[in-house]
Amino acid sequence: MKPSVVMIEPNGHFCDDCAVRGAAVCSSLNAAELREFEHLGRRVHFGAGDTVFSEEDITTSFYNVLEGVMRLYKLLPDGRRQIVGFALPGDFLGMNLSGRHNFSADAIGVVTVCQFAKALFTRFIEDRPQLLRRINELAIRELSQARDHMVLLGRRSADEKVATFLLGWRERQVAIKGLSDTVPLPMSRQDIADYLGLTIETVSRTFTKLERQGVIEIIHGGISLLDPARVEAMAAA
Amino acid sequence: MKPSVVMIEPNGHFCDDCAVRGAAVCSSLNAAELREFEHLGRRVHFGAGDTVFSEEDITTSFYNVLEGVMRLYKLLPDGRRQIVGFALPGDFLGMNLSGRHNFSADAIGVVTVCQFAKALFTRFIEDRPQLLRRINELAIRELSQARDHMVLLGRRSADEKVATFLLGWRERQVAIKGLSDTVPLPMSRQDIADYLGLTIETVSRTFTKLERQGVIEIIHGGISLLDPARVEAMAAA
DNA sequence: ACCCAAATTTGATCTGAGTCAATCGGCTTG
DNA sequence: CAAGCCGATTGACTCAGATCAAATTTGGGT
Repeated sequence: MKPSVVMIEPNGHFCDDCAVRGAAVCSSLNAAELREFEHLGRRVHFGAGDTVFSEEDITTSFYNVLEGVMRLYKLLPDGRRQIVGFALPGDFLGMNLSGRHNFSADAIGVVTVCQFAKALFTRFIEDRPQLLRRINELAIRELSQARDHMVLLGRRSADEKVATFLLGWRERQVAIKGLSDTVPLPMSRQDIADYLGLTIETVSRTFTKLERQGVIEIIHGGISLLDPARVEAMAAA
Repeated sequence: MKPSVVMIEPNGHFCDDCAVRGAAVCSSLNAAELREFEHLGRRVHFGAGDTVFSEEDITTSFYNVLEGVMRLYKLLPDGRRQIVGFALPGDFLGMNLSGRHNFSADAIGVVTVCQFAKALFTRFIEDRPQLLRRINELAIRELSQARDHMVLLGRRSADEKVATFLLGWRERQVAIKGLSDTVPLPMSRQDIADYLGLTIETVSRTFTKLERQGVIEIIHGGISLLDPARVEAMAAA
């Protein structure tokens, strides 16, 4: 694990030009609060493959993803990996009860986060129930996604998993780029496999099978959905 | 699906003798608040197999489990089922963003819940950040459990799944009955299979295998851990 | 453009868990 | 107390996806 190459921007009034201001945790704050809030966080950049935090680390910061994609994962002692989710701009990371992150987070490609010192952030929340309510909403949304993913992991076939993944990923891109049949896949095949509870070979084979069936086209850095309806049919099963 | 056989107790001051008062969502309230709070909820009883709420139902109530065990699950269109968790006394159910429950909940055996009308409860929370904070804690705890379960579903073998389940279930009983090597299993083999992403046959075979190895003993209504250390070794793997 | 390392794809084979099909056992019911 | 039922167990066989092993492609650096 190489050390994180980190760049920290000078602190300042940067919420104004923040891409996720409307979607993120910050959307619950009014102008005055936001002014106070922006002094708590600082933008931090990570390079491809950098680890932002690790499973066993004591939580000292919370993170608001501003840009890029992160993989969130847990490892078994023998090295098996399960990716429990991908974090996109607007996602808020670091909440836990144990005082430790209970999963690890790597940057996939370049990532920018807004990093908050845990203590300061916790104090700031204390008399801002709106912010707490917003955080709670995000947690509940994640919980719902987690349950959906359990169904996928426990009860779906490889074909269904891959089809569901493509549609789900496309859906998440909507917020960022609008609906498109071209689905960019910044993560590796291994990441996809570890997210779906499959091997890299099965993911690869499934992609090629779908391509031969004319349902998708494997393009540089992603997948093009030639027949979205058929992908949906495969996912529903 | 048979109609729920429901008994509603007369409303009144019953928080005093509530078994979960210390553990549940209510633990965040002071005496005065609790007095007010108890008028919001009513105890409701369910019989074995009754459905408390269904996945597609519009959420009109929140539930605090007081007694018994519930299975929480999602169904695929073709009938495949994934149990996403079991609810025990102290668990709080019903939070969601969509306005619908996104999983179904059945009573396993007799269950008592404290049922709250959503609107009243939501209003009550509004100026009680303590309660909101408590609910948020429960959500975060569940999220952590959900991620652990994803690892189990996606990356563990049948043996590991069963061993992990037995230890996890034993652990949850601790809060109720203290640590014991006798693990009561109120749910059916099918429930266990649907929780672990296995078939009933595989669960059954794994139990018998463990019993033949002298690691567990299959007893009426549960399992006795003859060699807990070995079960732990199997679960860690 | 060329080289190397890493990622991906493809092929051949294996196996853990699923499927299909009897029993078995314990509980309820008449 | 026998019959019937339902959940659980057991056995035989199958198969989806894993594993092992090469190619092949891609991409970054010079």
